[in-house]
Amino acid sequence: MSKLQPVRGTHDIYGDDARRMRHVVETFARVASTYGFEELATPIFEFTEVFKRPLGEASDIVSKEMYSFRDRGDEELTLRPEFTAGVARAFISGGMQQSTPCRFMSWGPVFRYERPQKGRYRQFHQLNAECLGPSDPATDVDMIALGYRTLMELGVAGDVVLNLNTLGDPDSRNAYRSALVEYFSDHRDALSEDSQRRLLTNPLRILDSKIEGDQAIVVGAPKLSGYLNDQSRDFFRTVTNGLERAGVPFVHNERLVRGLDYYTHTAFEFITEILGAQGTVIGGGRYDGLIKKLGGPPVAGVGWAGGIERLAMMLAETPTAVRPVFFLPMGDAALLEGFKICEELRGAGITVIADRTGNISKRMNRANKASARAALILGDDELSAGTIMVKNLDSGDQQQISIDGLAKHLKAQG
RNA sequence: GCGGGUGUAGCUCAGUUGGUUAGAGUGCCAGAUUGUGAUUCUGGAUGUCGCGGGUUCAAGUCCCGUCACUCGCCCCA
Repeated sequence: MSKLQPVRGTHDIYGDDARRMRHVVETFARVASTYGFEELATPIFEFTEVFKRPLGEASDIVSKEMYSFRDRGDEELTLRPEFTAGVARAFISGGMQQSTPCRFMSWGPVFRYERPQKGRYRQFHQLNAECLGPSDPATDVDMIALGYRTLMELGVAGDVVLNLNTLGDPDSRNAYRSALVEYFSDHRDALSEDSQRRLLTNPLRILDSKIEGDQAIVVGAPKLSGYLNDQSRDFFRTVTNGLERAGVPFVHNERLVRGLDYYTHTAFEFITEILGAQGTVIGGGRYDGLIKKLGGPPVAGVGWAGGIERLAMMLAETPTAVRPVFFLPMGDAALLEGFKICEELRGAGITVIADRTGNISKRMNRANKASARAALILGDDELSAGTIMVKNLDSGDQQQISIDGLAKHLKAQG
């Protein structure tokens, strides 16, 4: 490392990027509030066990992708690779089963040790929504609608397709899994090396293989929908009917699966074509087995996470920063009086930047570069008259305004 | 972890079959203009050519290694 540079896969976020990401978070927080969600901020690290237990010791995620470390107290800790486990842990820690349903919204950094790509970083940021308690399919509809509305408010819904599937209840899921393993085992020699390995580790993922030879075999594979029991079928029908009634368009994608077995019923991803290989901008589903697996009560849950960087990249426009007013004092008396004037303006909600150095030409130049909407020039003449020169930087017009009425004047101008 | 592409000024990039002091645009700084911005004019500064090694009389240019970025694979919570 010959230069000071950020750790691989991490970024300093500022300027346009920061504004775009902030817009994504603020939009989500506003939309989720209208569904009754409240913020839950969990720590960005937990005991490693919190993430390890639901995922399984041997999974790639645990062995390869977690940022784990031992602290000075000899505790095994891990930077969160996702929100759900931490939220579930908080639910258990706080004894919240007394107050279900719990609707939680969260956002912030998450960490995965992966090779960076477009839209995939080692430290990145997610939006997260979880609803804990309800096991009825109507909740799934609400959660998906929340995702869709967030995308609409961001103006990106038109570039995203909701892929929806059901994994069924545990019985249906296990029956399908067995059938799938049986089918693929019969075609084992024709499968790619990767998929032969998946047959042992995660057979459902073979459905998703990008290799042509695999796809030819997948076409003839048993369909999950053929293995759903009546209860699972009804559950899914209620979800799809509800989405249609709510006006949320979707496609039924039978190849959309989840590897881990605490997932049940609904699985969904909002996918875009415009971000390259990392096309999922929101992904989630129902995880009725998770909280119990973590050591808590048997409480159902459904949730999703959205990639803030990916959503920010999709925005058509960068939100503009607030246009400040520039305050330019000329001379010591004006500089001193300016402290009072600026504070009063800020108290009135006006963004004020005081530029006190250099000649006025230079300061006007800086005001212009900062996209200031007005320049306030205060010199000895104005001080003695109790006024201030207000120059509108869009029109170029300027006029003397009484200092007493300054805040009102600036607010009227917008 | 695996494979492809790319690293030259703050930014975007040029740089000939290896050749002497590495350029342009833009941005930045100063002046024309010490109470008035965007245009204009004049002047100015800025590079370990990603880093390390090798070949050569000579390397930004060729070779090897390494780091970073980027696109994809794997995996995906």
